[in-house]
Amino acid sequence: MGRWEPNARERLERAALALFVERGYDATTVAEIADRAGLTKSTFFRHFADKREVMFGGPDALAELFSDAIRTAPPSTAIAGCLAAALESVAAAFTPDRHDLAGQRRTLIATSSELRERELLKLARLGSAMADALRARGADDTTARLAAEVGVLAFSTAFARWAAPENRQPFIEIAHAALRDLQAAATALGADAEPRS
Amino acid sequence: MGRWEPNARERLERAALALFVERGYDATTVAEIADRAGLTKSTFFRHFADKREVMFGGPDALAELFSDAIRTAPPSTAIAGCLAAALESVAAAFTPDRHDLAGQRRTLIATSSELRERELLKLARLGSAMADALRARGADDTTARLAAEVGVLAFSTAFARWAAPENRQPFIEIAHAALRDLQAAATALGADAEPRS
DNA sequence: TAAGTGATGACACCAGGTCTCATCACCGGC
DNA sequence: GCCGGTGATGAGACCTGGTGTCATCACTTA
Repeated sequence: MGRWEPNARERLERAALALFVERGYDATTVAEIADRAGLTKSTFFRHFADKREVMFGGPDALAELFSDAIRTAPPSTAIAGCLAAALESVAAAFTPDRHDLAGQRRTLIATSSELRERELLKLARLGSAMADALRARGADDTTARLAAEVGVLAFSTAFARWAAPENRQPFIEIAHAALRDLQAAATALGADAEPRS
Repeated sequence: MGRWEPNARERLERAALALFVERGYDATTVAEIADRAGLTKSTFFRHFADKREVMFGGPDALAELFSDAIRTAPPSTAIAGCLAAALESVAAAFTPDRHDLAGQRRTLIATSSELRERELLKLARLGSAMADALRARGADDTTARLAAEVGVLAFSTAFARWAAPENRQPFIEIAHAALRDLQAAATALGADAEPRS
């Protein structure tokens, strides 16, 4: 892995994930990651804004996929249908061959509050993008925000279940089930009477 | 403000807020904050785990208030009623005299993605605490998570509206209205038919 | 062969954050 | 009134994340 080999970014991502799994996120130095990739600290920060970002290279595109799916859904589609369409649009990214990788990534994020923070920021951006897309379809503010939150919740729980080691079900099915459950829960919560006590 | 004056923590919080407002979060150094408070960098980090945390001293107690309120609600109370009780339990913290301070804090957080990340982490912990409390009351997992998310959403939008400069309404009213709107939106979302297209 | 371009390395630098040790005020016992 | 203990602080070394600058190298095109 010499200095001028291609795929510097990928090499850095792989080296980072490996080292994080070996020694933990905090105990791993950016210089060490760069070393293992045959590069230097300077180059690392040319490819990633900060140390956390090396774990979130892909999912940045998710927000676009989500909002595009919502925007291009047929006008007659109800809001829940938009959410389903959004989930379907990203399902292609979760193929069985990426399953193990996703699992490692998930357990790592769970161990570091620094990584957890970054994940929450990404999910919040995802939610904002969805809410914007829903408002663009004419949904009122409150509905758009709630629906976006439900969409994010459906996505993250579906992803967690899909990435679990023992899981063999395809992402799309898990996601639909999660969304369906949430919709039912929303009905129950909405129908909930005001406290009478 | 000599070395042995009391209230070091408060002095640091005040100095930090003032400097952040003057120069912005990024342009302010921890050493400068400590200087203005008549203390040193060492002491700052003895009171706050990191630079962000100086902005989140109070709200850490919110999670406890929320889950306590949910746990101690009468058993007959419906889930929406639990959320309302939780919001009521923290309303005492948002008195008119803290209004301006909260506004400054809010605009600051909006300007720094570092602070936004931390806020999201706090809100996520709040949501987890609420979900735990709801599960302890017998709610199933999906319902608990959704309801907690709705509770967090109600709280954060209510807080944003309450902290707006032109607002004069008490927090509790705004919070109830936000929760009511969200409940209505949940009904609509739940009733949403499956996509037929 | 020579100039230009883009990615990289080397290095200096700053700020956040940790750690250790000395110092000072205060408190209680004698 | 002196003395030792305790707790908060100051001082400063140190590491790492992150930024900026400049030189270097490979590859391309004329």
